[in-house]
Amino acid sequence: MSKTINPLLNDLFAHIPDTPQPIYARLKQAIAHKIASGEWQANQRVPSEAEMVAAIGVSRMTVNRALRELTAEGILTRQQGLGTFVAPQKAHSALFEVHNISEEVASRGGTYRAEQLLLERRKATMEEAVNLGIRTTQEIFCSVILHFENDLPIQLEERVVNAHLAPEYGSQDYTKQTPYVYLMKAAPMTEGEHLVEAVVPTQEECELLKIEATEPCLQIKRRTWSSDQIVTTARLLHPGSRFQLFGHFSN
Amino acid sequence: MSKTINPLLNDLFAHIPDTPQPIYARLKQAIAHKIASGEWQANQRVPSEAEMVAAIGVSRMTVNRALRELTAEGILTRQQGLGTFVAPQKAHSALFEVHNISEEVASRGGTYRAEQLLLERRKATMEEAVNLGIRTTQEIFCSVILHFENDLPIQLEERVVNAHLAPEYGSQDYTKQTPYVYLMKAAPMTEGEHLVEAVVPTQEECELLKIEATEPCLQIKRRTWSSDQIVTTARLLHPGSRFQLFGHFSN
DNA sequence: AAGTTTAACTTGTATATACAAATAAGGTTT
DNA sequence: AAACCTTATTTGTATATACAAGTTAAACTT
Repeated sequence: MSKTINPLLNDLFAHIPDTPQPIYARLKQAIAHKIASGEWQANQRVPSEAEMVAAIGVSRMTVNRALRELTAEGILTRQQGLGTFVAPQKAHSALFEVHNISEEVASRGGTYRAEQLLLERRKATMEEAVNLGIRTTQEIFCSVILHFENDLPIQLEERVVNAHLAPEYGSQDYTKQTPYVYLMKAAPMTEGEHLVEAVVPTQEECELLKIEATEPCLQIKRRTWSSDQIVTTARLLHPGSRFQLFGHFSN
Repeated sequence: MSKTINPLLNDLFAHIPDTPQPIYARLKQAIAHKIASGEWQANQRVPSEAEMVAAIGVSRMTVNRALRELTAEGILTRQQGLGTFVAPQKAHSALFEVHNISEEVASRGGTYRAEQLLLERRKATMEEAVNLGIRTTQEIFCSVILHFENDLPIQLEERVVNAHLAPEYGSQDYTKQTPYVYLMKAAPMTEGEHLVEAVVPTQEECELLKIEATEPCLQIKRRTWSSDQIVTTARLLHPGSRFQLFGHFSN
């Protein structure tokens, strides 16, 4: 009188090595393998928790944990009352670590130094106010810093900071500590946006960065939020010959 | 005779709105708030599950779920026998979605088309063999495709493919379907690397991309793995004036 | 025929319990 | 003093149970 098990669950653990590990972890592997091998297609419905319980002989909470974690990882999608489905193929996204430039230089074993070209406090222009999401009556800090690796300019940093959110920004010494470090303390950033472009630098920028007028630059524009308020916008200009962004993705 | 509760847990839910949601979710919010507000510092030990159970009056499994999920999210770290700790500040990393170029154009509402400039099968050169991690005796496919958005060149794609892993690569029509789509079917990529640079295009590339010789390009070099074998290397060249990479990060 | 109710099935959450495994601290023995 | 054992604490896993809530389809009523 045994109920027939769902044929989708045949040989569920066939290709999963029998290493000592929790049941739920093995179940996750087994399901991930079914999907990676194409046996379970995208958007297809997978067996219900109850069916897995019957087929595998574990408790429902264990099955639930495996399915819940796979859902958090984007492998599956679930809908109450309906069932569990193989998630459609994820868009590949690369992770670009956005380092503090001084640490990045140090990690390459280079010597780092910075020159502060400008640091002022004033009312925001219309454009700055729009970018920061504030009024033109509010005050901002404005800084321009040139960063060096082994005495060669590696980054020209123009930054506009909401003075209300980072009131001590103007009294820091940015030849000792990068703005990034101070801002992380003053208003820890919770969100941000990046825009990466290849641009032609102006003549002034070429002179500052000590590059030929023909050399392109990698420009990164950044806006960072701290609890729903824009703290700072930055424009980072890197000589194309001395800088590259590295990214890695998996899954 | 009530045991005194851990003072770290005072006013745990003080700033958490009383919206209808599961207990474990509210607990996660409360803990995340303690950390974000600086009340619980990095690397500091947080109250044990048992202490939270006593202070909040929920079951240990519920506390465990909240702490386990926060650990999976990188907010906490846990060690069996020792306790739970506030994770040190994460490095900020931006997520750059790497789309299929045809979909990207379509999502902007543009019209897409492609021209196939080259498609051949031959033995790998030394450089190609090194990049793909194969021997020079093995065969590769080599393709050059020019992608258009609204009849303007938007990407020049040079690709080298491991012929052993994607044997049908040579018999596809890449004016109908991008290599990305075929490769995803033939050998689903599990990992990859990106290298983003601002470069000066060659004269030939300028002519193909229909840009001035002074215009820089955004170059993306990509290597993608499928189960520990390199499937393909690609060099994607975008006119600087017509392309930008967008990224977002949070936490 | 159309609308309503019911039943069956699904996932979601919460609890109580049990034991395993890692860690640290204290005490005991050698 | 060093090695060993014990104990308490902590997290990790697994189970059984219960009820809530969303979905679908069949059964029923009007």
